[in-house]
Amino acid sequence: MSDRRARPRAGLTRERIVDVALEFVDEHGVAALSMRKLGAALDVEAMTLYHYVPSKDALFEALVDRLTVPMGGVRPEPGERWERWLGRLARAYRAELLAHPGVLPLAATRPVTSRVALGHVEAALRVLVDAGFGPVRALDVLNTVMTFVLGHTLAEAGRTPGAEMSDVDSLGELDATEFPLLARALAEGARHGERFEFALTALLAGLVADAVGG
Amino acid sequence: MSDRRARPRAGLTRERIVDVALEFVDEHGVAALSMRKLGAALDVEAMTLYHYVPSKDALFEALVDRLTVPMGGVRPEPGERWERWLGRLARAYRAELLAHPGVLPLAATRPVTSRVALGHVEAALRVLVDAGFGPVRALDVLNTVMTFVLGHTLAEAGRTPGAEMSDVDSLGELDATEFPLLARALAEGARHGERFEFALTALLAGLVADAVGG
DNA sequence: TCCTCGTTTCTTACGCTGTAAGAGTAGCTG
DNA sequence: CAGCTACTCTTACAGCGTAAGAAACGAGGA
Repeated sequence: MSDRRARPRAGLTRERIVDVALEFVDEHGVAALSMRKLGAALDVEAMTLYHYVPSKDALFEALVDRLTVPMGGVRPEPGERWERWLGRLARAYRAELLAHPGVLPLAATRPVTSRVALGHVEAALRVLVDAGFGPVRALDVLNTVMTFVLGHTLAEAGRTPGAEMSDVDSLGELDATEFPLLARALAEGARHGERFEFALTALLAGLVADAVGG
Repeated sequence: MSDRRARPRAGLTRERIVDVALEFVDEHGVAALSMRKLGAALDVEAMTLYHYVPSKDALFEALVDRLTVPMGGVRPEPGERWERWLGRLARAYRAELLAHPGVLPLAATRPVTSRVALGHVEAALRVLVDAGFGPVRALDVLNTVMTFVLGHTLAEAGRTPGAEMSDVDSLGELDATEFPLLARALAEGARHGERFEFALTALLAGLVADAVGG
C-alpha cells in the first residue's frame, strides 16, 4: 500500500491523444508541446504515449492529417463549375488552417502521406478530370491552389513559437519615414480575409484562362 | 602551460558564423544544427557563439534574412511591364529558396522583420505604385506573389528533417489501384519547374486581369 | 478460486539540447 | 609595465526524445 494509487487504466486511445495534443498546440503552440507535458495533460507518464504513437514525429503527422479531414466534405454541387468548387475547397482548407494556426508550421513542412489525405487528393483529381483536365494538369491545378492557400495562410497566421503578432502589430511601430509605402499600406488596413479573396480570385481566374486557352 | 594550446582568437564574425551555419544546414538540415555542432564546425565552443548571436532563434532569423539578399538585385528594366518584373522577382526568390532548401522551413515560419528585407519590400512597392497601384493594392499583389512562391516551393522541396524525398519517390511505390488518378499523374511526370511556371503564369495573368478590370 | 498471460503503465537512464553565470586569457591602450 | 576590454572557455542546469525493462492491471483458462 503506497500513497500513490496503483496505476489504473487511463482509457487512452491514439485518437484521444491526438485530440488532446491538438488542444495543447492550439493553446500553447507546437514549440511548447513535449511528450512529458502531453502526458501530464492526459494524467499519464510520457512513456505511456509511446504505446499508441511510435514517435513524436508520428504524432505531428497525425495532427497534420487531422486538419485535412474537413476537406472531404467539400464536393461539387450539380452543375457547379470546377473553379467555383475549387474556390470552396480552398476556403475550407484555409478555414481549417486558421482554426488551428499552431499546426500550420507542421502542415507546411510535412508531406501528405496518409491514406485519408491521399483519398481527398484522389477525389479532387476525379472532379477536375471530369471537368476535362488531363490527370497531370489536374494535379498541377490542385497542387497550385493548395500550396497557394498554405503559403498565404502561413504568411498570415503561421508564426514561430507561441508569438501571436500580426504584421501590423509587429511592424506598425518600427516603420516611419524609412519605409513610407509599406507603412502607408499597413496603416490603411487591408484585412487578411480580403487579401486572401483577392488573391484567390486572381489565381482562379488565371487558371480558368489557361484551361480555356490551352 | 597546459597541453591544450591557450585559446587563440578564432577570428570569428557574425557574418562568418551565419555563413558556416548556412553551409551546415545545406548539408545536414536544420534539425541537425545545434550550437555545439556549429561551434565545432568553427573550432570553437558553443558558448562562444553567443557573443555574436543572442540566441539560436536569432541565428535562424539571420539565415532567413540571408536568402532575401539576392532579391535586391531584381530591378525593373526600362519599359518592362510590372507583371514581367514581378515574374522575375518570383523566380529569383524561388531560385534562392531552392538553392538552400534546408532553410525553407525556417523561411516559411518566420516573419520578415530585418531592415534589409523590409528595404526590399519597400523597393518592390515603389515599382508597383509607379505602375499605377495604390499602396494597399501593391502590398496585396506583392504579398500574394511572394507567399505563392513560398508555398509552392515549400511543397516541392521543403521537407522536415534531412529527408530528401520528392513526391514521386515517397509515393510512387505506395499507390496502385487505390489512387488511380494520382498514380497516373505522378507517373506521367509533371516536372516541378514546369508546374511552377504554369502556376506563376496563371497567377500573374489573374493579377493583370484584376488590375485592368478594377 | 488461483494462475497465467498479454496489455498497459511506470521507473530509470542516457545522451542530447539551449543557454545562464562566471572565470580566465589575449592583446590593445595607456 | 599595468589595466582594460573583448573574447573564449568551463561548468552547470533544466529540459528534451526515447530505449530498456520492471511492475501492475484485466481477462481467460484450469
